[in-house]
Amino acid sequence: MAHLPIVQFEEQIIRTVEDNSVVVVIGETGSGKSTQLSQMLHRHGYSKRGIIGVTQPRRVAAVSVARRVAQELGVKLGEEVGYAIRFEDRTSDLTRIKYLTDGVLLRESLSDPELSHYSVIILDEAHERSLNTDILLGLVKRLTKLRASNLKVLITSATLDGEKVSEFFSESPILNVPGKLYPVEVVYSRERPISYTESCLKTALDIHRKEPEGDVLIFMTGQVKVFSPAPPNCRRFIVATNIAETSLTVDGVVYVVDSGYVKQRQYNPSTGMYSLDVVQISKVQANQRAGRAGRTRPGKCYRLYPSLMYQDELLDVTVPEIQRTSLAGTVLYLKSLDLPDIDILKFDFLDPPSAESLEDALKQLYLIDAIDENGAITSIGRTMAELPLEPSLSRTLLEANENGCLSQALTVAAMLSAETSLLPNRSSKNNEKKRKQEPVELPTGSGYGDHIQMLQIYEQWDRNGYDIRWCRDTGLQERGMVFVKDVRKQLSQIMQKIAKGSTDVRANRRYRESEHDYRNLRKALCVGYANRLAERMIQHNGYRTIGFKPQLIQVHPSSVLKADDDGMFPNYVVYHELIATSRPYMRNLCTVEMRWVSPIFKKLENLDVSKLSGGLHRDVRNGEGKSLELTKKENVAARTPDDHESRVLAARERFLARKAQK
DNA sequence: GAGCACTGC
Repeated sequence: MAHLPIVQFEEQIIRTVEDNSVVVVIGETGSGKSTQLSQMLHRHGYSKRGIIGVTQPRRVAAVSVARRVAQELGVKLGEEVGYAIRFEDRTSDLTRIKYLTDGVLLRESLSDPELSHYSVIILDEAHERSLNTDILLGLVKRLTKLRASNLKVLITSATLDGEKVSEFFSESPILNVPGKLYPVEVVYSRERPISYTESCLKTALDIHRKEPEGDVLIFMTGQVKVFSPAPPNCRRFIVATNIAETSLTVDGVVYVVDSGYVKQRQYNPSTGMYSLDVVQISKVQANQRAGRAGRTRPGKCYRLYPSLMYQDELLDVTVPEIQRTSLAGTVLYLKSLDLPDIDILKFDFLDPPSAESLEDALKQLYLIDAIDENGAITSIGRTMAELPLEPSLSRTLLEANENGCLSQALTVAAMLSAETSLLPNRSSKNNEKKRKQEPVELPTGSGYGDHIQMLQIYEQWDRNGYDIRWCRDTGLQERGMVFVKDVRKQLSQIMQKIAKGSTDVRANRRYRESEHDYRNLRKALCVGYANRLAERMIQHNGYRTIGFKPQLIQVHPSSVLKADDDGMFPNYVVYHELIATSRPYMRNLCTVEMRWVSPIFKKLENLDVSKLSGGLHRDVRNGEGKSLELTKKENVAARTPDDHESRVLAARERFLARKAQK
């Protein structure tokens, strides 16, 4: 502890915190900021009138840092020092220092909007700009005014964006704390490489031939096929994605090879489509990567791009997640806080998302009844916000509860919440060769699509007593399935607490209908996914999204949904997401019936985005309502041809086209 | 008939 650089700044830090409600701390890797700031404030009495809360973007970090601080203070974890992450709250009445994920703090603020339990809030790793951190930055800024007398806020960030954060908090002071990294020599390429894989391999081999011992960490954008040069003196080569920038620390790394690129998922609010793009990293990321070479001794970082590119082309800071993701959940959350002085389109973000993105979110929320036509949150929306799910799934749960199929919907929602793909990739020939015995057959959704398949899979696991061996035999991801079980349990508990009427949440509850057509569940999904509906084209198996700007899309080949005997897909489906890879696809879909869809068309006709924002009157007063006016007109134009009769006609045509094919 | 970086409630 004493050897940490931050310790010698204790007095200065405390003095600055005394005099200011917000302090920005620039601390490089190894400065000890995550473990020491909370202890310093604790020593100086800041934990007497409230808890010192420290947020982390990742769960493992929250746990491991809490553990270390408890150890340093010589207390039992969960008493004076504790942590709270999803599924696990290790705090008690004694807790004075609390580490938590920023997601958990956001949840807490739902029931305690002023976060009154806390005397200090430290937002750690703010430079990573996770969605939750960004929302917290806005909320906390508001709190510093509301609770000016009894709340201290510390934001820790990286060198390159400290100024910006300070400006956001009305020029709050910036403290610099040096890190404890060894010097890292940065070597640039003379030119841009033609092939990054080749250039990586060449650089790695060069290091191996010319440099003294030490492991090599190589940052690429994805899986690399073959990369194991037989090492005579045993040097490790670790090929990693950006996971090694933050989540994963590899000891013994002395050399870093940085491709300069990262694969990033982005959301396009005008099409509702996600894409995975290989993009240039930011300077913050480049420095983070380089820093991985200097953890144990002086190291070297080989950047596979020219220094001019670093200076001129790389953005200073990573594009914040809030500008790359669908904001339906975020907007619903903010609406549910009922902040009187807040118009969603004007919420004080460090980097505001585009008006288009916020409007997209409002439209989505309107279609699933979370907000009314004036943009006010509904009682349904309020209940939805309690659930740690994306709004479509929250809405599905509430509807399913009305339909008497909550148990099934809980399972589907939990399955869809699982991080990575749970299902084995059966089609690949490699897998078949590797597997010794034939895998147990999985259910296929009875022709209703992927949601139903997920339900059937989980039910089968349930019938097998949640045996982990069953997952192994079927090729399902074991850890993923356990996660699903945890999520399902959490959702069940929340539903029992908040939902009206009877809620039967037992996973093994058998419905007679489940043997047949899953009608009630699919109906509930249709209501929840009213904003993700697609209609098949008349002559072929392509689909068109129904909404504001129709997109032409295909069923993703991984879908369990198969064409019928006539070679055709169903007329209407709801989808979980749109993803543009080699083509625009919809992934994870469920068949629905036309008569369930009709109310959605009606809602689309009544929609007026300018009213939804709930802030137009104010905008007019301030003379700033331009972007809203534009989108309003464009939406009206896009939806006029979608009346009920023409849909019935189209459905009939599809039927006839199908007959003709026979 | 494709192919998926990484978090989190």
